[in-house]
Amino acid sequence: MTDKQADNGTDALDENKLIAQRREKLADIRKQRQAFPNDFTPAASASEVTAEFAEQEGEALKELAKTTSVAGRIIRQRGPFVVIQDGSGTIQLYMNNKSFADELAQELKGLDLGDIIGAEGEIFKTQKGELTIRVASFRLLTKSLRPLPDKHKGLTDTEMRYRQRYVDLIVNEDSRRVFQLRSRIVAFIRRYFDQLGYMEVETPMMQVIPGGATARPFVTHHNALDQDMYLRIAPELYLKRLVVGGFEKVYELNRNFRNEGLSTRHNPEFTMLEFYQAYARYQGLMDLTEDMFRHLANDVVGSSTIAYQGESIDFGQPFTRITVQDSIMAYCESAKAEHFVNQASVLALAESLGVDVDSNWPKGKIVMEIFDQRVEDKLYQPTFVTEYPTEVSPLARCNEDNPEVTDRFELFIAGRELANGFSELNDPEDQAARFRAQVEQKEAGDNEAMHFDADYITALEYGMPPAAGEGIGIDRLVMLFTDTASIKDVLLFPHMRPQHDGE
RNA sequence: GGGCCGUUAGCUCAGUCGGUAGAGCAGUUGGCUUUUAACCAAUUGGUCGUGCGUUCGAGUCGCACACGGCCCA
Repeated sequence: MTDKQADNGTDALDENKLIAQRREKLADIRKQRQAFPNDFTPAASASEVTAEFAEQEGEALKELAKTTSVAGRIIRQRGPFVVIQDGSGTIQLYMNNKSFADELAQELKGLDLGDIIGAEGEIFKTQKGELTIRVASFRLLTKSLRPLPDKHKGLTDTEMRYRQRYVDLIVNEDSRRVFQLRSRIVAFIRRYFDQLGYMEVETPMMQVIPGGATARPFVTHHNALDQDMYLRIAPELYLKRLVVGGFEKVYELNRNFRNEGLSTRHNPEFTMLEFYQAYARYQGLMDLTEDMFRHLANDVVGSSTIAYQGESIDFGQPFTRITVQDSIMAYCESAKAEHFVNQASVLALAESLGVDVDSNWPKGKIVMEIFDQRVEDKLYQPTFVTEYPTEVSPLARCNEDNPEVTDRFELFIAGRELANGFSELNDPEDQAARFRAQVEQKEAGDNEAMHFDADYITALEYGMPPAAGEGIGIDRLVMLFTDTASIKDVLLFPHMRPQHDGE
């Protein structure tokens, strides 16, 4: 909060004339009565009134002479017609000051766009056939001190839409639609996993050893313990401790934090679903994921085909399944199987493709760099990519036929990674060795490499049943189903740099 | 981190060659009162993102900075 904003109310000279005028109106109201009454309860919502009476003929409504009451924010005014908006939609009111007693007529005159009122009256249809409430009486419930944005164009400034989301939500229906859809998507996912017998759990967001992913964490400090703690980068290691503990199907749908740059696809805090199932393998999770996306599309969009940024994405067809190596060969003509035999041959391939890599990197890391730069953004239709190099998958189980790769997959849609899952590594000695390799990388300067989590190894030593687990990025998933281009469009309050006051 | 674009009234936007800052909406006053971006008349409103510079003179030109958007890493 800037000093300028904090001073509001004490230094009216600082404000513009429009706000000052409204403040004066509020001051007058305060002299007469409780300015912020909370004892008005509407009998119906806008959508309830519409649903019940919109189909009725004007004559029939006249005979019914049905009276109701509603409450909402004034968003438009055309002569005696006032449109209010509540949580369900809008409804038109007819408020003719010539039909009011002097007191109400004065009150009506003082109303501004943005004010929240409660009104009561008879339901009728205008000559143009619009369902309307002929207001017999009304009360100002909340005075709005700040003018709303342009009534035609709304609030279009992207920065202001993100910074003052409340204004965006008042005036932009599209924005409301996105967040309503987001809520439905999250509810669907919880329902989907609940029905499959999964248990929703909550594991620590503040961790002493941040694990479960390769990313830089945020650091915070616990005063009483005088100890640094980290905001979690993933819940993975705690969820698998629960599988050790005997909860065989668990999921967590909540926030993670990664200390990296901001972009149209990255926000420092983001929402992820992670789920783990004992006695499952990664192939089963691919089937589950495919089924969930298909049902999600049908439930949320009403079709197995959705439109995203001008392209069509089809969840009705079986998803393509391809290995990392095959996908590189499919999208890079010059790539042949013999390029994948050792580090030197892969390095040569990367250089021939113009992919920028470090010649000291291990084979698997180079392979993934080629994939990231030459394949990922071309995977538009839903595609599972499998057989990820072991070096870049320190928590995944090795493939039994080829230990260089793991039993892991990622799902790509619209050129973006949406999900990441694998058969879990439940061999405590292998896991300890993988952690040690990560620690070496960390000591060599890779600040995204993992810590050694001794307690997690202890848990595995008690025995984790064979299991498979997966993470799905919920923000990206919501972007897909709401056809939005930036992660900020699906976050109610995306992170923004503070504004300076220029003082 | 780099490149490009943007920042002018509460909102949405114009602003020519460097020469007194404009419109629509909103607001205010009055009229009208079954309208549909309601209408009619009158009218208020500006630290041109911030700072420095060039110039007789800067919204406009230059430099730096801030914030945002898009693209790239």
